Amino acid sequence: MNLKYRKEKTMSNIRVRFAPSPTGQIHIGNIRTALFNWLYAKKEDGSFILRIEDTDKERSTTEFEEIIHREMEWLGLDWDEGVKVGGDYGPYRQSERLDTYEEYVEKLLEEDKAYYCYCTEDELDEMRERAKAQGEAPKYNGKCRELSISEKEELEAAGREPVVRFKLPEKEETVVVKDIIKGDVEFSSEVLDDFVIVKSDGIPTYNFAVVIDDHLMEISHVIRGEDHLSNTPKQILIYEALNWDTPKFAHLSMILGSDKSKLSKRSGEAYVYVSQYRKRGYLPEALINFLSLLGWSPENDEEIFTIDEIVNRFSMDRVTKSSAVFDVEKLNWMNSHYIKEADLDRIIDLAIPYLKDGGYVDDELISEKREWIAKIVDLVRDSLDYVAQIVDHVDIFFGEMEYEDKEEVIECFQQEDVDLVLETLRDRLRALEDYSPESVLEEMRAILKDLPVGGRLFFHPARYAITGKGSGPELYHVVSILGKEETVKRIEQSLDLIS
RNA sequence: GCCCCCAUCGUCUAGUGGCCUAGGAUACCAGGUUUUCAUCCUGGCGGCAGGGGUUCGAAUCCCCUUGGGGGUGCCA
Repeated sequence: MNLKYRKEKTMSNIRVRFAPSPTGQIHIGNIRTALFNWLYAKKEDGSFILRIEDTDKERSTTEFEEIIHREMEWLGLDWDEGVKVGGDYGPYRQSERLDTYEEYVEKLLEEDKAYYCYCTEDELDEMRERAKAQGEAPKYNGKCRELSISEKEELEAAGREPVVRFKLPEKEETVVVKDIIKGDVEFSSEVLDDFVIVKSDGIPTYNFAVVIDDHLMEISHVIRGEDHLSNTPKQILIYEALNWDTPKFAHLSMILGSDKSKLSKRSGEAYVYVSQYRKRGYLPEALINFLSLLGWSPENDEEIFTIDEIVNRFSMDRVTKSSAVFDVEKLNWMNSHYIKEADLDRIIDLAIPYLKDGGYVDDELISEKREWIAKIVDLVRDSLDYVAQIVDHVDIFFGEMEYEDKEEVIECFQQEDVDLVLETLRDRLRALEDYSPESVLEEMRAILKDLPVGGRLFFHPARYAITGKGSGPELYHVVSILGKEETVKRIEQSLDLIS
């Protein structure tokens, strides 16, 4: 007998889901919703489910679904159930659940809670236009509500493919969304109309499928963007029509672009897709940390957290009601912090593709001089907002030295005693054996002491002479990395400018 | 148009009637870390949208106005 004892996760009955539609690149707003769902599930020992809402046949693609998986995995947002990993409540792709939806559509049809509508798009447009012209709400007028059998047959014979509409309650009723974040939000059924629940191609609409799935998957908390709040009463009406209890709702405020509109390609942000941040060399933990603070705050003033710390501190009642502008400047600060803290090898691996693209290194150099490259990366990582920026900081280590501004360099060199400074520097560095950073620093300080100049007339010319630039990383580190031969060669090259 | 949500420094936020002459972070500015850029440290600038109430007392509660956002699809 082989009894295996394995540690069972003690799951609560909290079940949340992230339900993106694969109709485009996953962006910051979506992933923030995913994150908050994930955080809540982790905090409450619940289950996090990934469901793909691909009922828009026109725009959904498997490529976009792959991108969703990829970016979530990159960020470490793993899911307990859903596409790819399976689970007891599958399938987790709506396009594979059509039979299930049909069952409930039939039920509503039979109970006269839904009906076929044969109106064409043109008729609908006209209807809306007319309503608007008369200053009325552009609602469906219920034209097909009471079609006779013969009328239906006639329309079908004419080739009309019907949609199914949900029949609103006859008498006005107040639908209350009990929202964890927003509080009780009331809607009058008057402002709704008989909305479509099944499209003419036989595929259910979002508002219908989401109800069926959330119920059947036993979702306990629907945590989603505020853009869904106005649609929630429709969904609640469906829950009621089916005699189901509603899950708890939590509508997260929007993330806005710098122009204060919903974050999108058009809202003024250079980058709105998760992949763009990954590709520029943002660290997942930085993005997670930053996003977690968009709409949520811990009880104290801390801001830098590991993911576990965020989970421990996370709580729904510390989620804000108001929307938040995505401030890439603060993300940069946070990301640069994580770049400094990260394991060097990790940053090197991230940096290599950019260094290759920039033409600085190739596979041969990487395998032969990884240690040398490591020193460079370690030295310049402090000045990076994101790893892609590294190419702007490493040119001083590769190839021929180039003067950023030759005139300025010459002007600097022509100051009194600078020729002496450079000559002395060249001679002493040529004589120096130990090129470790410590040794170089010690020697440079010694040289400065022996010369009749102050620091400003020493380090600045020296930097120009060795790197061709007026600013850069700590000079003694640069010299150490460059090595004796290259350093001396460069100083001589610079000396030629004033001889 | 109609419905809904929101409203504290430029930005992210703390704040749930007195502890607030409003705290932190970022950004920005200045000084320091005896060279520059960056890092780091210290300091500074900067805000309760407006108007009415309620109350002994309001950033906090209520109303109105204004502003912003979202929804109003056979998109999700």
